[in-house]
Amino acid sequence: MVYNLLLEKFGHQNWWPADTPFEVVVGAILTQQATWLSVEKAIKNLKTKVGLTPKALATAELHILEECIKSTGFYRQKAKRLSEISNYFYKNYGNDTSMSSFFDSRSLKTIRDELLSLDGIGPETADSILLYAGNKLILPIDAYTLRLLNRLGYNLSRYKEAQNFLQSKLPNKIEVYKEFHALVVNLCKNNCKIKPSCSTCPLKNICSWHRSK
DNA sequence: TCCCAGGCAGGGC
DNA sequence: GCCCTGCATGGG
Repeated sequence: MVYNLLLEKFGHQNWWPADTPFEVVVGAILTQQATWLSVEKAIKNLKTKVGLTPKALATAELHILEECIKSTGFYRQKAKRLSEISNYFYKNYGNDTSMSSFFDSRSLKTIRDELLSLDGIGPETADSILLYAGNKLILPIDAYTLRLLNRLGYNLSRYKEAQNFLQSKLPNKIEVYKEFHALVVNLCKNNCKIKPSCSTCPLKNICSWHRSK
């Protein structure tokens, strides 16, 4: 199926390079409407000028955070959210970048609802954090994934609907979920931009873009 | 120059 | 529930 075609073509993506789960949380906020390149710069700035721990970000002045993350866009909004979210984790779960007391020994729904209650974390960001920081079996759905499903002929426009569908199709393994989400992003970024019919696209035999040409 | 990136929240309807 | 808008910068 699609997963195998993509994996065969692009190989393992080795996704979400981060030293700690807390770094994944920070990256997840910063990458909203931003390229990963700009996020890397911002993370580097935060590491050298502030420190990538809940306490450091929670106690840093806003204008310092803003300066560090400017490259990712929406920097005032994101700086405020980073500060508040860091403060939340610091106060409730301590200055622990592994975030084990947050992720461990609680139900998936409990953790997800808690993430969603924070300002700046919606469904996609929450699920990315759960999968890539918490190693939970849940698949984030982004605009690319919805677009791809559409082109494959599935009319699934709602988040939950698409998520249930794909989770029922994919092997229920955390590594597969991580890889699949990364592969879809890779595909849409590098291939599906080239519109008419790209001969190198691994989905050329099943994707409607290619069929209609 | 123009467009959009690995979205989210808040409003109107 | 769905659709629109503000949020803002940088790279192709």
